[in-house]
Amino acid sequence: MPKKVTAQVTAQVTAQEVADAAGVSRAAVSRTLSNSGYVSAQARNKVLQAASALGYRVNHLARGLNKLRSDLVGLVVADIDNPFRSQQLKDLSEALLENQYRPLLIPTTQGRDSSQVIDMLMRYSVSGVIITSDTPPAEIYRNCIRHQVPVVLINKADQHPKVDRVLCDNAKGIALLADFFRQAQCRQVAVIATKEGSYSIQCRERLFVQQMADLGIRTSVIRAPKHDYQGGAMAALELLSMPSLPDGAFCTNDYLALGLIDQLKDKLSPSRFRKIRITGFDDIPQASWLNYQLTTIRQSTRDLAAAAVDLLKRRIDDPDLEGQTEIIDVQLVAR
Amino acid sequence: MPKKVTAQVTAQVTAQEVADAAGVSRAAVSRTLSNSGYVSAQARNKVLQAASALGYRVNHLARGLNKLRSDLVGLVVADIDNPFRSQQLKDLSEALLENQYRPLLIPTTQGRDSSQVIDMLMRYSVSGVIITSDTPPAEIYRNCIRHQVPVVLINKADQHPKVDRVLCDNAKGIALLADFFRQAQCRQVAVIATKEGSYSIQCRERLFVQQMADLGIRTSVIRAPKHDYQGGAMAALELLSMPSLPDGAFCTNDYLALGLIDQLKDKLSPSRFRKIRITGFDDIPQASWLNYQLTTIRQSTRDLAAAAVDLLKRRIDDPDLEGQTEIIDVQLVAR
DNA sequence: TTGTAAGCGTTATCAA
DNA sequence: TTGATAACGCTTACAA
Repeated sequence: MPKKVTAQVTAQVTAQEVADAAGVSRAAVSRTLSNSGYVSAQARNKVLQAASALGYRVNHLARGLNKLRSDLVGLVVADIDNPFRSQQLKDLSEALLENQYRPLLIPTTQGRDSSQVIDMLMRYSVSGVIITSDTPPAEIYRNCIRHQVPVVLINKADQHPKVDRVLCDNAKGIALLADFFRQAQCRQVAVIATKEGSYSIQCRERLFVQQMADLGIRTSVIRAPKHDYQGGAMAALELLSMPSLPDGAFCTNDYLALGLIDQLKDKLSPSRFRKIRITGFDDIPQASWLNYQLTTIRQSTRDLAAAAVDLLKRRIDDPDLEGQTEIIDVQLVAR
Repeated sequence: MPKKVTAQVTAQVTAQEVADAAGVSRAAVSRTLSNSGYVSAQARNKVLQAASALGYRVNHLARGLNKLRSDLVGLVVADIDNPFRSQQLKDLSEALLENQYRPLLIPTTQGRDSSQVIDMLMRYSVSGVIITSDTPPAEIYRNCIRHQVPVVLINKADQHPKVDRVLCDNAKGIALLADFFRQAQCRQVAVIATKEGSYSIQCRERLFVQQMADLGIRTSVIRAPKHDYQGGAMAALELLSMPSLPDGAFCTNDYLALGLIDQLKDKLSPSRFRKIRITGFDDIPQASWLNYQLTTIRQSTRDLAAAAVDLLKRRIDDPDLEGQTEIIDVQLVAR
C-alpha cells in the first residue's frame, strides 16, 4: 500500500495531497493547475476545491526543474539610484509580475565581472533576460543566446538577429527639441553630453548637432565626466567659461539638466539665467519640480516596460523569431 | 549498460556529465561543489577540473527543490521610485548578492493583495524575506513565520519574537536636530509629517515634538497628504497660512523637505526664506544639491543593508534565534 | 478522459 | 572515503 501522506514539517502542501483529497491522480492535479491536457469539468472542480481547501501552491522550483525553464526573468540593471532608472525598474518589475514572470534582480556595476551575471541567470534557468545596464552587454546577451535564453535590450544600440530591442524615439524627440529652439529663436545652443555616453546620450548628441546644423543654429558640445547631477553642474561651469554665453542648452538627459540649472542659477543673475533656454530628455519626476520646470521630452517608462515584457513573452513562445525593434513614442513637455 | 550521456539540447551540463568526465560518482561531484561530506583531495581535484572544463553550473532549481529551500530572498519593496528607497534597494540587492543570495524583487502597491506576495514567496521556497514596504506587513511576515521563513523588517515598528528588525537611530537623529534648532535659537518650529505616516515618520514626529517641548520651543504639526515632494510643497502652503511664520521647519524626511523648500522659495522673498531654518532626515542625494543644501540626518543605507542581510543569514543558520533589533547609527549633516 | 511511470538535476542517507 | 539509491515536487508521454 503505497499510501504516502507524509505530513510535511514545513506544512508544504504537495500535488499528491491535493490529488488524494480530490480523489484523483497527481497528473490530474497538474493538468488542472497548469491548464494543459484534458481534464473533465468534474475532476477539474474537485481539484480546484481541494487545492484551495488545502492552500496548495505549485512549487515553482519543481516546475522549473521539470520544464527546464523557470518563470524567473533576469533584470540586469545598473545605476539603480538615478531617477530615470528607478522608474524604469519599478515599471519593469510590475510589468513582469502582471505577466506571471518574477524579476530576479541583478544589479551590475562597472567593475563586476559579467560572467558572474551569466552564471546567475543560467543557474536559475531564467526564461528570459531584460538588460538596461549601460555596460556593454554584448557578452551577456551572447551567452544568453548560446543557452537559448531570450533577451530584450532597452535603449541599447547593439543589434543581433536573435535579440529584441526597445528604443525610445530619440529621433522624434530631438526633432521636437530642435523645433523648440528654433521657435525660441536661439542662436547658439550648448549640447551637454558625457565623455563615455550610453547609447541614448550619444545618439541624442549626434542627432541634435545634425539637426541644429540643418536649421543653421550653432552648437558647441560640452562633455561632462558623468551623466548625472554632478556632471551637469560641472558642465555648467564649462559653459560659463565659453567666450560668449549661449542662449540655449540641450542636456542629453534630465539628470544632467538639473545639475546644470542649479549651477547656472547659482552663478548667474536671475535675468541672465532666464535668457538661456534649457531642455532635457526623459521627463524624470524632478523635471516638474518647482525649482526646475524643465522643458523636456517624455518617454513613458510604463510603455517601455510593457513593450519589453511583450517582446520577451513573444520570443519565449517562439524562440526562432527574428529580432524585433520596438520604438516608443515621445512627446514634448513644455514648461 | 546504464550509460546515459544525453547530450542536452540546451547545452546544460549536468553533475552526471562532470562525474563521468572525472571518473567519479555523481555524489562525489555534489560533495565537492557544495563543500560537504568527505572527498579525497585527489577526487576533489579531478571534479573541479572536469567541472571547469565542461563549464558546469549547479542547477539551483534542483538544489533548491532538494533542500526545500532556494537561495532566493524575497525583497518586498514599495515606492521604488523615491530617492531613499531606490538607494536602499540598490544596497540591499548588492548585499544579498555578496552573500550568495539572489534578490527576488517584489514591488508592492497599496492596492495589491498581500496574499499574492506570500504566494510568490512560498512558491519559490525563498530562504528569507526582507521587507521595507510601508504597507502594514503584519500579514506577510506572519505567514512567512508559519512557513518557517526568516523575516527581516527594515524601519518597521512591528515586534515579533521571531522576526529581526533593523532600525535607524531615530532617537539620536532627533536629538541632534533638536540641538540644531536650539543652537539656532529658533522660537517656533513647524513639523512636517504626513497623514498616514510610515513608522519612521510617526516616530520622528513624536520624538521631535517631545524634545522640543523639553527645550521650551514651540512646535506645530502640519500633516501633508503624502510623504513625497508634492506633499512637502503642499505643507509649505499650509505653513505660509499660519498666523505667524515659524522660524524653523523640521521635515520628517528629506523628500518632503525638497518640496517644502521649493514652494517656500517660490512664495517668499529670499530674505524671508533665509530666516527659516529647515531640516530633513535621511540624507538622500538631492539633499546635497546646490538648490537645497539641506541640513539633515544621514543614515547609511549600506550599513542598513549589511545589517539586514547579516541578521537574515544568522537566522537562516539558526531559525530558533530570538528576534533581534539592530540600530543603525546616524550623523548630523549640517549644510 | 484518466492514471501510471519516467524523468528534471540535486542532495542526503547509508551501506560498502 | 566512496557510490548506489531514494527523495524533493512537478510535468508529460504513453497506455489504458
